[in-house]
Amino acid sequence: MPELPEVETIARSLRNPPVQADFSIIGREIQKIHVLWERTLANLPPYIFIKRAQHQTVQEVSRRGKYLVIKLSTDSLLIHLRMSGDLRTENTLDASGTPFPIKKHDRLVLEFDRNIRLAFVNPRKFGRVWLVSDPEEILGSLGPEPLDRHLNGKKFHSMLQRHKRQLKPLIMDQHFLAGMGNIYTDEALFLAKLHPLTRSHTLSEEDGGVLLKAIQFVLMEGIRKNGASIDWVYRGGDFQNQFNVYGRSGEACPTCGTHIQRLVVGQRGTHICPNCQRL
DNA sequence: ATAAACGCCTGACGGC
DNA sequence: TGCCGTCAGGCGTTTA
Repeated sequence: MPELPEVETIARSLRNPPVQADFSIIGREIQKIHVLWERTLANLPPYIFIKRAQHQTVQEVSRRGKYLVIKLSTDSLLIHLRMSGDLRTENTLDASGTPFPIKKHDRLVLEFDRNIRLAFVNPRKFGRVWLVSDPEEILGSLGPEPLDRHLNGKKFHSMLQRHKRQLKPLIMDQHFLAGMGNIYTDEALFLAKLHPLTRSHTLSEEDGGVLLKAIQFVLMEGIRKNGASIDWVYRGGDFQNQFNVYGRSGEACPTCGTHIQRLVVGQRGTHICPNCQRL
């Protein structure tokens, strides 16, 4: 489920959980770790991961690109949800002291003090978790944050000028720009009236600025709506109701009424209005 | 340098 | 009901 707005929503909910449940993991100590799918751990064998993470305390939770960053006492936990990942916070034990059962798609479970548990849910097993002393060894090669105030139209245009690539795969390249995925890219290109196969270096400075604004707009709207909820991986977001083109092939373009078209770009399903977005 | 093909996984859905 | 193909919010590696 995760693009930037969904990961941001998760990061915020971890920082600010519903008060009545007292599910905050901030300041909590990791006491026990269950590794249900070994390959979830991207950089360490389970016994090292467990030994190193155990007894560390959560300092803060943030996001970089599509990574969730959980700063611990000495190390950092980096979580990437990939296609189907999610997190679930719950109590470890019920009122009678019986552990709540681990669920079918739980791949990694961290148990904290005060009866709090964080489960990494990941049906398709693509998601990964890193435990590193320096997050930059993983995050260092990411492109800029699209919502960074310092990123402006002029800079974005010069970034585009440095490549001669198809616009959509370039925007989704995390080394170019961090956080864009399939949905928000289709939506941003629609708002900018740009065809996904446009060569990046052919954009005018004006179009570069328009594209950045469109990217920032869809991301901010996505965050405002708590992300998008589609498929069986539900997150409680609302942005799926704002889609202009994604998943709407055959329907009328909201701008001009032309039938929305589905094509494949960079091996990904892509949705455009063939009238508004010309090559 | 750029892009396509493929692998990694499970599940939902539609057609027959 | 079951079987089959297709599709899915991602990304790394290999090949052309």
